[in-house]
Amino acid sequence: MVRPGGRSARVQHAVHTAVRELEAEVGRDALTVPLVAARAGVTPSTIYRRWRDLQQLLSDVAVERLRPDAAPDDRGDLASDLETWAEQFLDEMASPPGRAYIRDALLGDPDGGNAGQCSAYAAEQIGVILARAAERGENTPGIESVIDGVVAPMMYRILFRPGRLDASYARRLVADLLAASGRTGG
Amino acid sequence: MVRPGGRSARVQHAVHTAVRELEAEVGRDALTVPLVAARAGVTPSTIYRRWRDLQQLLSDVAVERLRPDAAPDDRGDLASDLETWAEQFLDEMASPPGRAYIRDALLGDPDGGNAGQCSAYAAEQIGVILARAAERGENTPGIESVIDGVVAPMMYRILFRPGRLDASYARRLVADLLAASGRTGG
DNA sequence: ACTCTAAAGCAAAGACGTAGCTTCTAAGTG
DNA sequence: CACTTAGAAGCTACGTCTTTGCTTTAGAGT
Repeated sequence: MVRPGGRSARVQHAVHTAVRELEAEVGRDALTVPLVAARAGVTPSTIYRRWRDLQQLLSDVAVERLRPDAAPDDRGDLASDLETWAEQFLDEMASPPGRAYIRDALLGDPDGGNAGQCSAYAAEQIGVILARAAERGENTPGIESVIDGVVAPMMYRILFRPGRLDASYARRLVADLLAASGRTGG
Repeated sequence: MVRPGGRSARVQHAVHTAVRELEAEVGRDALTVPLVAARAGVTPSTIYRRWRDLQQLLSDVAVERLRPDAAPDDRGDLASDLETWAEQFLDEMASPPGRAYIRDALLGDPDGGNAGQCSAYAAEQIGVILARAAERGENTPGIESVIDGVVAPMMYRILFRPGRLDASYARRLVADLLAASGRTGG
């Protein structure tokens, strides 16, 4: 049973904090479970029991870092909002640390939902943008269309084709998507 | 210096074979470097030196397994060819073993090119399909469009949203892509 | 306040990863 | 065809990490 507010929560917080601190201090590759445990003031076996191994722990921490910290910018119209968001998203995710977090998130238990959480964060942000546009009376595509047409291609390049990315790619994807949904009335 | 045909090649082959055999026998999670080394008849230090760690080795083996073993089916027209290929691709990649191989391939050295190799395999197959269509005089989209419009969305779902996939998704993506490229003369 | 149980601490044994040095083997050379 | 040479594999010892059984703690429910 998870006991929020109790010792478990304190330990989890201490461990996550230790990971973030040590990641910055000694670098990701030098992280080990015993090192994190020492910094967090817990015994290694506690970490092994709760997270199974270092990968799971890093995956959990990575998901936290990929959580958006604010609602997307509101620039007054759908095209600008989506473009701005996509550019920022690409910029963050394609950076070396961003890519490291994505990889870590994917590495966790495949059915543990960490990767799904990342996708949910993006979908949520897009949902906000689309809802605002709909309130303004704009013709909006569905969330799924935006994921398929903008998020997925960017992620694919980040993961499988590093070095083939720049901000104009994000703009082009958004433009193509809006052109298509404009025609079909998506 | 790599010496093809020499001892190095024999060792590499023995190690890869050992990984595949043991993967089937004891399961992926029970694989360890010493175990693989014993089966391959080499010492663990050989593996550590050549592959650095188990992840790199698994990544190499995974890429081999993701290599297409034949040219894509020729059904006589672009739409059918793409649809058939996309369905097969999704089917293979979304299966539990397929997903495991993709994850392993992504896990290798980020700049080592294993992930890029996977993408190149897909691009090559698509290139064959498009070239055949062009020879027939059909109006074809570019390879990049197919990757962005079909491969990327499928991969995104496989990695980030397991459980939201079926063959109709592949068909829909292909249909949408061809409709769009038909309009623009892709 | 008391009970009960999930979670953390502890400690020891075993497995894994690393590194220096030695040996082997095949490619290049005369 | 023998010889040289350098890259790769073998060997070994050491240190670190991981696992596991048992004990202790602390907080949730009554």
